[in-house]
Amino acid sequence: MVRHNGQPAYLQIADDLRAQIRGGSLAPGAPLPSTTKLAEQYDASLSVVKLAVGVLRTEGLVIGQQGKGVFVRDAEEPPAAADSTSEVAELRAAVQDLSVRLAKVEEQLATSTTRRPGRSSR
Amino acid sequence: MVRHNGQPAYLQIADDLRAQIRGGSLAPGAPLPSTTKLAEQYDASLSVVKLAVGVLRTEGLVIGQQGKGVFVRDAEEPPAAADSTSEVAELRAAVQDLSVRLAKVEEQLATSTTRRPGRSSR
DNA sequence: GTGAGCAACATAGTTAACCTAGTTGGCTCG
DNA sequence: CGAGCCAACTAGGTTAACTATGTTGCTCAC
Repeated sequence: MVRHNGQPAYLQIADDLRAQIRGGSLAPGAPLPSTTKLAEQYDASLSVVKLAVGVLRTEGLVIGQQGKGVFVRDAEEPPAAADSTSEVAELRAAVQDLSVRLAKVEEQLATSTTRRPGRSSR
Repeated sequence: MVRHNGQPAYLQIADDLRAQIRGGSLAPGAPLPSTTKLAEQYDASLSVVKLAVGVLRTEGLVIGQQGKGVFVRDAEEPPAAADSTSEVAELRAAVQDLSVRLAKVEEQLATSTTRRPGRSSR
């Protein structure tokens, strides 16, 4: 990996992939090249590619599915707010809502561990 | 590293450290134990500790300073609203937490939801 | 006493290897 | 023809080793 700036390789790769996602070159739902391919493509070791993908994964930009691939996440919507006070209120409401929804999902996920979640009849 | 849940070790450590930061056990500006210490403390290899710290680093919760240590980031970034800085910081923390949890759930969900009607090429 | 040099320790980055686990498609055998 | 096994490919996790680089404190010579 050629370092055209001072950044480490895995951040450069993460940056490039992020740019491709933002730029639409990698559409939501589309799979990234496999780690092997990316390693060849960027002329880097597998480790740095895995590190780069890990960064994007913790950022929530992509979702890795074991055995299948890494896919660009569908609903990645950065909310654009401007005002301060209203921003706080809005964020608080959003957080509250997300908390409730998340808790619900987590509960369902926890309770469905025993059965096969092939299709949650609904 | 004892896995008390299905999570990988480096995420458990990251989680624990995150909780300590949130809980005030690790105050802003305070240094984390060195990676060696953490490795002993959690009975894990250096690699997983570095991975865990890396996660917190990409999350922006801590700032690593080469040669010195890893420090809990000061919550003095948001100069947007002077009246509700603490609120903003709190919200930001909550959002960060939610993001991580959501990503986790989504990954699990995506793994068991490969029920996309449309893969006829098989 | 002061400064240079050095040793110890710290994070950071990189690589390589090995293992686990899930998915998929082809192939074989009944 | 169908069921089931299997091989190949996928991501993910873990470990270990090495290098680079920065900080700090100590020692020692002057």
